[in-house]
Amino acid sequence: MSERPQPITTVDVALFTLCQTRLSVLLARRARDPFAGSLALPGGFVHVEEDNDAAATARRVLRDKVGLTAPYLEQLETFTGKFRDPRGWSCSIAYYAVVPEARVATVAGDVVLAPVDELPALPFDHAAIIAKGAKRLRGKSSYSSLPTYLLPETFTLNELQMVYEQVMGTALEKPTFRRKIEAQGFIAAVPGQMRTGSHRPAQLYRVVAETLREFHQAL
Amino acid sequence: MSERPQPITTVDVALFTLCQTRLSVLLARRARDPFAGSLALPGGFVHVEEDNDAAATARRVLRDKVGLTAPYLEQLETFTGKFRDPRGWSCSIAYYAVVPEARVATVAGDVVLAPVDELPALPFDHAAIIAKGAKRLRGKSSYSSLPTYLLPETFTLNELQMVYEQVMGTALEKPTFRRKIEAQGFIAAVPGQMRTGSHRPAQLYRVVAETLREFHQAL
DNA sequence: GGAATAGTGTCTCTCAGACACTATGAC
DNA sequence: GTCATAGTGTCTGAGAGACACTATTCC
Repeated sequence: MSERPQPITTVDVALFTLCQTRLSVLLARRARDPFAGSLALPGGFVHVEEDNDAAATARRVLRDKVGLTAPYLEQLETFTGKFRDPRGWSCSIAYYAVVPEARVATVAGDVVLAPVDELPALPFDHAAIIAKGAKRLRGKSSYSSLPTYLLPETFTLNELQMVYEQVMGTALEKPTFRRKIEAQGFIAAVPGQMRTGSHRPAQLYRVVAETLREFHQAL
Repeated sequence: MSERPQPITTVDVALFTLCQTRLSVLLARRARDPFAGSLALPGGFVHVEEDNDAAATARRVLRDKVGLTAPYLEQLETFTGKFRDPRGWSCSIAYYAVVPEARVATVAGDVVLAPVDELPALPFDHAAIIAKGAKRLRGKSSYSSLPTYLLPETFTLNELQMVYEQVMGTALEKPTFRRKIEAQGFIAAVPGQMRTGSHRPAQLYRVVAETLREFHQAL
């Protein structure tokens, strides 16, 4: 093997959730230099003994630094460059995660949820990573069941529609939305279940597809 | 900076072209161990002094090992793991390129074009990289102008349709195809130009969009 | 009954799919 | 004229968008 100097390799995770119906990303305060004390995406070095691959590193980072496991985790893109890190030529394998709000509420530690279109100044190219993650999430939402990962176990059709609208940033017609969701067939009514309210209760649904479902046609 | 052992970082490039109307990928014979003498995707280490980012590494690999520049080059995914490389925990930032057949014909050196669904045995996880690249190319083709990068400067509408059909693997209706392509507006007729044949000559077209055009609706 | 949210019926207009047609060249 | 490929006109059926309607609960 060559003795060529190697880049620094890290894994960063952009964790998305809906915080009061706004698409938000989790930021954690950095414990170490560079940029110790700043808010940034949670991340860390690969532990070559412990982690079988970079996805394992991402899961470990989420577990150790934020204390949660994400129901959806996908590699986003790898951000590289000579100047993106003051320590030298670096390579950040970025992942993005999608979790329901309730699960983030249990998180301890020095973290904040920042709306993706109202971010504070961030170190490295973390703003670009978040922008790319939000773009991927928005794009993929229009033709997949990805937004269901933002919802709890059971939900109403109106809640589902609201999540799609929030993520995609467009209003949807209720009858059209229901027709298309029904045609996809990835959710099923929880029989007899209703939710209380001061008005007519809504049928509850849950996701039946075991994995992300991609649609043939956009919503 | 921590003294933690770092992964090996390389860049691999899957270069796609149409070889006699079949979607094919370029393989080069490896000069060095591991797997010296085997056919594999062209790749190499990041040169931290020379390359500003991983895309620059990919362009340098194509230039130095295959002798061409690709009109379309995009990061595909990063393949990582403890066991994918006999040298240890490694990280391959994979790119894919799309080039017209004519440009590959000029390539010197020990390279072959292998149809993507008839690959020889390949070292590392290069078969997985190619499969992922072909999947991305096929998926993206259905809603973008990506297949035009497989064509020369000017082409007929029938050639364009054939390329879409080859890449996507489905037959398309001629009037529907022409209507949709026209609606996208990313190609324009080259005025007066025709191509010879023993029958009615066809209008020649060229791409007018400066970059990849994504469609709102699939073809 | 009234208010508020849940859920459905239906009309229209667009457009993809399908097929048949016309156009233009070589011979 | 024939043959072969280039390119167009048009019908139909499916479905998205739009809007209005009915349904069910609490008060």
